[in-house]
Amino acid sequence: METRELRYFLAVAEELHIGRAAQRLGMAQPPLSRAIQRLERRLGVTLLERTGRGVQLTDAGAVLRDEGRAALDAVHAAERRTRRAAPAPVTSRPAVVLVTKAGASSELLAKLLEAYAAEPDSAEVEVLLCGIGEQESMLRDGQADVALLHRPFDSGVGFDTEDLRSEGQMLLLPAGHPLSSCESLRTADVDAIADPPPARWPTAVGHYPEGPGPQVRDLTQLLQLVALGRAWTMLPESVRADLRSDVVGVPVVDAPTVTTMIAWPPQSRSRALAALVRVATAL
Amino acid sequence: METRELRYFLAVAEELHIGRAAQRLGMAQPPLSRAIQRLERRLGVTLLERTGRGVQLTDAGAVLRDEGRAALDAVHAAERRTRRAAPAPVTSRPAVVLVTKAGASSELLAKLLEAYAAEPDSAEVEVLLCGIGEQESMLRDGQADVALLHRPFDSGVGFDTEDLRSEGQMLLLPAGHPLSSCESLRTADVDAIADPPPARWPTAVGHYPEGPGPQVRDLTQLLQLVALGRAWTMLPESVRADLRSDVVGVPVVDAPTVTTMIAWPPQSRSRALAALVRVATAL
DNA sequence: AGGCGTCATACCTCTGCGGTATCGGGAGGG
DNA sequence: CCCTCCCGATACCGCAGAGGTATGACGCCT
Repeated sequence: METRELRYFLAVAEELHIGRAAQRLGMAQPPLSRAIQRLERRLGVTLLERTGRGVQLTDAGAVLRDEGRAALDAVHAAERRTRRAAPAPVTSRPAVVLVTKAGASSELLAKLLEAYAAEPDSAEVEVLLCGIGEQESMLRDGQADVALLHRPFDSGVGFDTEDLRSEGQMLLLPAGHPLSSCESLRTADVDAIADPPPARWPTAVGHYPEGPGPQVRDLTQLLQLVALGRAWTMLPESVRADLRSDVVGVPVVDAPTVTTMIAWPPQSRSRALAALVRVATAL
Repeated sequence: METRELRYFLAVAEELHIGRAAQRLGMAQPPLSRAIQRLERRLGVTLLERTGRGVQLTDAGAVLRDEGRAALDAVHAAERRTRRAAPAPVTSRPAVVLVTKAGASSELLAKLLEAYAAEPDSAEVEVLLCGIGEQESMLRDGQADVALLHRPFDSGVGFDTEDLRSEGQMLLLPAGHPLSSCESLRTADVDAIADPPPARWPTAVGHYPEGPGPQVRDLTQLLQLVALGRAWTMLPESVRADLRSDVVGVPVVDAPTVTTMIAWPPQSRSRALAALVRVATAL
């Protein structure tokens, strides 16, 4: 199975429509139809059910969508990391790319970078800030070499991880909300909030959970919506440092603990990465 | 990057000789030379240093060897698991392939299979027995869906795992060896053994550690060598059930505990696999 | 019944992959 | 010091296969 075939199939599996998938791939529809047929013939497996309106995945097709996505990410990762390993033209090149949610763990991140830079043979670290829930896919497809994740929001499944620190959560409300004057709250109080709805953010697979409340994909959006009185949310206590004056945080004493962890792909062997992890765990 | 290019490069990276790699790939040498050059040009990275005698890997080449191996395994896994997900011609088809070291955890394995078969909607489980240290690669490249691993011999890194049980280790000696009459031993006693040397088995990356002592790759070889007085070894206590009469086991009270765990690729979502894991943890 | 939307088929072109023959350069032996 | 061997690179050729256009087949909705 060639990566081209995999790319084609994944486009079809996502669009569930051969014509649109072809458009997305920048090619005509007939060659794509044939490519999928060839793939099915070679695998000896029917991947699609052709209906009058687009196509549906068979069970085998769903397996190939999931496994194939992981495989294609692995190929992209190999490609990106190989390119990055090329000897650079003298000037500093990032030896490690670290990704984390924009706005999360900013104090921890600053300490980590500072401590690592103080190491005798430290390399350049490029910091990539992404939206909520995007770190794991960036790690998988090689856009990054190491990530800061936050359990239970991110799973860390499929990577090597080390826990760095744990913290409680606090409820973020617009200034002036009835609960904003409390010293602390319990989850029962939070569940009882009627008026602004909770904000929703994407899960690891990229979908938004069902429910009322606005969809957000980064901290800025989130804080602005809270400030506008359109949403509430719960976040780790360390965001306190980044709060705007029109947003109030109240500790929720019995909310699940959030653990910040450092994660990297298991086959990674680079010296720079190992040193970064060692510094992180020693913080 | 196409999987063909990756396959070609990996052959060269392993042989460090383009002619031999071409032979192994069943093709002529010139097209392989060109394919590697094309790959280097497309990546914009030098992968090989051409010397008079064969080739050497550059740093970037070594990265591509490691990352590419993982990526190619992932593609093979996608292919195999998709084939296996095909609707079968009526008769029972294995829905799950389980791999474990031949001879290890045989009692646990029997209980697991029995308990799973008793489940209401259990599927066919094919059991694959492999040599020492081969389970993880079979899981990675899709020859198996789930494995029984033994920490600390196997790492389980890169997979989801659940611990099943822990046990101590015992020293295996030929009947008649001076230590064979002891009730129990300590690791210091084991380290002091002069005469037969310890057997060596492959590590996760497929190489044998340095040292004296015969190399083995399965339990039968191992027990036969012990019986012949050519080697000693330490194994989990559950092998006691499989010992031949000419091999004696003596518990080593302070040896590291061995944990049997069940492991599966993180993106697996099959119902049958989930049920198998649930049964295993409930044992 | 007719039109539309969607995937499959027919047929053509051309890229690019693999094969054979040969060149070039470095290492080792006489 | 030169000759020879070994190994990778280059030149050139033929063909499989990937993609494009035009068109067919089929189900669905009006």
